[in-house]
Amino acid sequence: MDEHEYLAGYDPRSYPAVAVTVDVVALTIIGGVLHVLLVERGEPPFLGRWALPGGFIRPGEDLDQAAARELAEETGMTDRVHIEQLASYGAPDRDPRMRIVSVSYLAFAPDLPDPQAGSDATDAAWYGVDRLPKLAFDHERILGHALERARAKLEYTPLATAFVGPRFTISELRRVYETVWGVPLHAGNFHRKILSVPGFVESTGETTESGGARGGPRAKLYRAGDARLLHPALLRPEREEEIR
Amino acid sequence: MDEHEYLAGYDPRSYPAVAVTVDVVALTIIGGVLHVLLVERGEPPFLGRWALPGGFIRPGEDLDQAAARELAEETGMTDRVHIEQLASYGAPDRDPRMRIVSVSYLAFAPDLPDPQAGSDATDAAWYGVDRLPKLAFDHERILGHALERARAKLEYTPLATAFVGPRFTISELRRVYETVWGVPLHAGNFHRKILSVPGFVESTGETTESGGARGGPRAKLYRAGDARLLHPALLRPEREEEIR
DNA sequence: GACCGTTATTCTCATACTGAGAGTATCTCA
DNA sequence: TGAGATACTCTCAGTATGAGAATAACGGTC
Repeated sequence: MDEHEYLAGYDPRSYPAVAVTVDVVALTIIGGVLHVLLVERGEPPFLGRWALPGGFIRPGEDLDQAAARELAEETGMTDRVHIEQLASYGAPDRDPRMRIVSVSYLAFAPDLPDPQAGSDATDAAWYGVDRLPKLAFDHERILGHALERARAKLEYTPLATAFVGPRFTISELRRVYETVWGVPLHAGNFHRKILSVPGFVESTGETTESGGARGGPRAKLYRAGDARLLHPALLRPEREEEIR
Repeated sequence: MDEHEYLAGYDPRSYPAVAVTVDVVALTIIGGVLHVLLVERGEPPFLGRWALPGGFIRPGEDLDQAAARELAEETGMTDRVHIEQLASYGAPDRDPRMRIVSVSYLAFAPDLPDPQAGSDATDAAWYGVDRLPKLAFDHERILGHALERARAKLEYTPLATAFVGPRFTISELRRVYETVWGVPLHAGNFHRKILSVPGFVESTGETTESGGARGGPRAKLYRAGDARLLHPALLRPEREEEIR
């Protein structure tokens, strides 16, 4: 049977079913540390192991809808959350039960004082990305890709504002960058840069009620501007090792 | 039935099957125009309509493998081709036959003098991206996303070298940028920039055999360097409209 | 209430990068 | 041989960035 005959006789419905899931990498900043939402699996495989929240897509549901639904089921939040598609994973053996293709999503949420309201019998919790448990499936790889994407998007989009409240100070914004990138930034230069990028933030004319906990003057409050892309971009400090 | 019961009783195998396909957006430059590989559909739906090459993933095959296979089936090329995953599309009604989730891939090939060697009974051809026929399914949307991704990747990766041969001149590289971005570039500044980005190109010490067709001195020949990221990046001219 | 340590915000200065325009040399073609 | 085209190099002004520092407003402590 040559290639042509093979193709002509190929009927996907005659093969073992393929299931499609969405997995959501939801990120937030808690106490100055980047956290990711994980759920404890309540059934095999990987029973008891932590995993990214996700599940099968339902009939009539688009991928984006499925991702938003999964996120809402675990966090109860639908508002103020930015969500976008990341990548798809389809290694034949990534799930021992059957062939599963997973579409991953990346979500950013503002600081959440309350953890979450899981809808499932399983537990859900925010984990600091530096103190992760061993994850189920290939979720460590997915998370790694998600973190790199998040770090990159901070450079050229106003995404950082998704991690803070509706009104914020330049310093709060700077701490978002420092937390996600994991590097300290020059406060003065950061301040100059943020205010010079058109549309990134706009002044509310207000200031904080009081100075910082350890002193310092009251800071001006800003809200997110209307820019969708930052120009010029806010580049991370040199990453010589990643260039080659 | 509340949400919990719904989930507990949910078994994806009891739902109509979902099929997963890969669709490849293969780009090349022919005669100074960006072209995309299309195939003419030989069966319904959209019989006779042009579409992106693609097909169902096979058992035991990873997504990347499936994309590479589909591309090879239509072009016969596997070498010198850069291919990467783009995005996934899963609107419930995007294929009238059944629920199909499609993972799109982006491929870049050097200038191909010969069109392609289709393996299928259907026709395949390179189409200039400005003279496209009406496409099947949601392939116009996928192609649009692919073009935007390709334009963006030229900025911060050495991808442009994938469109030219193993040895090339700075001007050839510039024409790649001009073709994909659709804007003329300042030859002098481009030259300075290319040579100043570490690892983008390296000199072969050779020059072209003769000057350009319409005159001009022989140009020095370069090969791709070892950089994976361009730093500083080569930014497109202002795109004011895209910023907000 | 004076003083100290912190933090917000603004400045300075040297260096780097970019866009525009132009100059020089080399080639092809008529 | 001359005209036009192209490769490659330079100059200059405007803009952006990293580093360091100055100024000033606060909270907390003694």
